[in-house]
Amino acid sequence: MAKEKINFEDEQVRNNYRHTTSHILAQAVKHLWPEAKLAIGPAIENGFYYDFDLDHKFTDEDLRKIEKEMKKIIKAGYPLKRFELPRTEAIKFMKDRNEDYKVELIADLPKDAVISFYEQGDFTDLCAGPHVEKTSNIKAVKLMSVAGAYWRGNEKNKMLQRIYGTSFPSQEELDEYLAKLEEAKKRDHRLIGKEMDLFALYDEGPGFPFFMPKGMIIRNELEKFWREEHAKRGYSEIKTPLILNEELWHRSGHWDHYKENMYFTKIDDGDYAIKPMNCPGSMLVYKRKLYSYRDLPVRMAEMGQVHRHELSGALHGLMRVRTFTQDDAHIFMLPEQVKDEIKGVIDFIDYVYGIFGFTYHIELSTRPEDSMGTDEEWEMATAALRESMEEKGLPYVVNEGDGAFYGPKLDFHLEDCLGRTWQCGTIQLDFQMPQRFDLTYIGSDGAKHRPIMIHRVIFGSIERFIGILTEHFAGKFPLWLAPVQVRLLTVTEKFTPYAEWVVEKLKNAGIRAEADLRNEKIGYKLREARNQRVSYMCVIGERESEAGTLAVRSGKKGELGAMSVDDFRDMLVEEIKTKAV
RNA sequence: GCUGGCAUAGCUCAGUUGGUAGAGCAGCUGAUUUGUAAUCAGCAGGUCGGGGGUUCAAGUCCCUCUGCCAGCUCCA
Repeated sequence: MAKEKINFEDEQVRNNYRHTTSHILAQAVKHLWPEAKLAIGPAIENGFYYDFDLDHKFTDEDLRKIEKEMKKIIKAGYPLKRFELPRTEAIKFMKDRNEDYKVELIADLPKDAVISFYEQGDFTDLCAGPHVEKTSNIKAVKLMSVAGAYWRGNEKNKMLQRIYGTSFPSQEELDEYLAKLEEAKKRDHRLIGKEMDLFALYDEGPGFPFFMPKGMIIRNELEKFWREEHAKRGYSEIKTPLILNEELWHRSGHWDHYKENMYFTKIDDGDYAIKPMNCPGSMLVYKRKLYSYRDLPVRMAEMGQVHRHELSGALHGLMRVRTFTQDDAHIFMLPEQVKDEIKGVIDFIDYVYGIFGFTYHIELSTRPEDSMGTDEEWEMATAALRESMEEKGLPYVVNEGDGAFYGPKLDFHLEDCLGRTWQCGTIQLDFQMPQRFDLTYIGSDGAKHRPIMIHRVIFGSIERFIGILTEHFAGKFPLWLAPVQVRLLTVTEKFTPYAEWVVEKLKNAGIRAEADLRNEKIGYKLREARNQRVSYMCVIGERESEAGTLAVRSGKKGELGAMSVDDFRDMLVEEIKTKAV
């Protein structure tokens, strides 16, 4: 029989393959712990999982044991046989096996659903399929981890044990995948952030990051870039307070829809809240003045620090924190300006992400259950976002019910080195705030009209964006962001005067340069500079000081040889100016 | 918040069946003046995350709180 090579690039093929592996996992667990109850076991992004209800807690050794059992099942080469049962028989089938979760699943299937099962050896699972032909088609398996997961993803339900695993058509491909995970671990921004001394989290403030001097350099450079680009695009910048009275949050709707995530405080006898979002502040700024239709659109940007009470278990380095700075903006406009403004923001976001070489995808999130406003308003707002995307010919996926409580949104998701996606940019269309705050402008007819508003961010959160940049570049930031752009390394103390002269010259050109003048060997200084991801390391010894040159080494490109100080300076100035990646 | 795991020097980690702590790096001091990933020596550094308990005796066992890690839920 001729072996058919499977096309693992095909998502459907890959999912079937891993879905079958998840059945093998379930079978193995049932062999070892017959009392385990099965929940669900789908294929996912990079593998598969299966949820079990079992009193025994799986350990890492158990995973190895289960893997062994899986290999036996694979070796046995059981064919996967499909059969169907009518609903009552299907329920009886699973009831007889004490599979309560399966019974619940069957009971919830739509009336006209075909109820199918797959059988492999002594194991049968409720499953729509399809699957590979026989268990021996699975070539390389690895169980990754065990974690808790709620039945049906609802935190009110029982927590089950979820075993994550992955499988590949060959051991080589599996090893390659595992190596990639190892590499990704090395890029973890929490690790690099510590090594480079960019930021720190203390027990005294869980989820409240501290920025160290080197992290502040990156942050300030990003903000500088952000301000320049906003000025070019007709935004003005404001700053609104962190604490505002409670009444404001009732007016904005946050009290009714966001209270759980807010922090509160008291001043004298008054009740105040710490802002979780910047919009109410912007509303007050808009209201301060009477606008003509000729003034619109009004684009108000704000680097706004917000505080949100996130669940302790959700905190993660800079990616998920309890205080962060949104590069926010609120755009107030006429109805006929909506689509152009949305398109303008889409172009702006695309430009900014392009600077860093990021790939991203866009999601359209529609009305959530907990929301305010009429169906018509939501309909109009959603259509405006959708049409803007379609007119630009951009692809997007729809995220039903995931919008903000005040309006639908377009979310921009960046991909990091682990293949995880992070929501960064967002464009939210809001008919609600302008109503609640009674915002108006005077139209050409001399009457008051209601402006429409967009909330939008590009970085999303400066903190998260820095986290993503750190992993994206593995700490080797583009020169314009690098905390230390140049370090001069002297071979002996004899060359200190020359090094100091060069540092001055580079500093005068706006380059972040420093000199390591310590009485250490060159290998030691170099090693330290590399570990700190210094962009350019220049060795200065007899040859260089005599010729007035530098022996240049780039952290990214390696050895560049001898260069004159002026050439080196000009090269760096150009690299900084163009924001080369 | 939930499930599971973890918490020892600034950092990375050792610490056997309970007998009151150890290494490397970093730091400081001295020697060395050195050419592309760690020069040598000495010194100093910890009420073993906090609190409570068991015990003659707790870094080791139990309870509890806090924080961290993985995942769930949630989200910029």
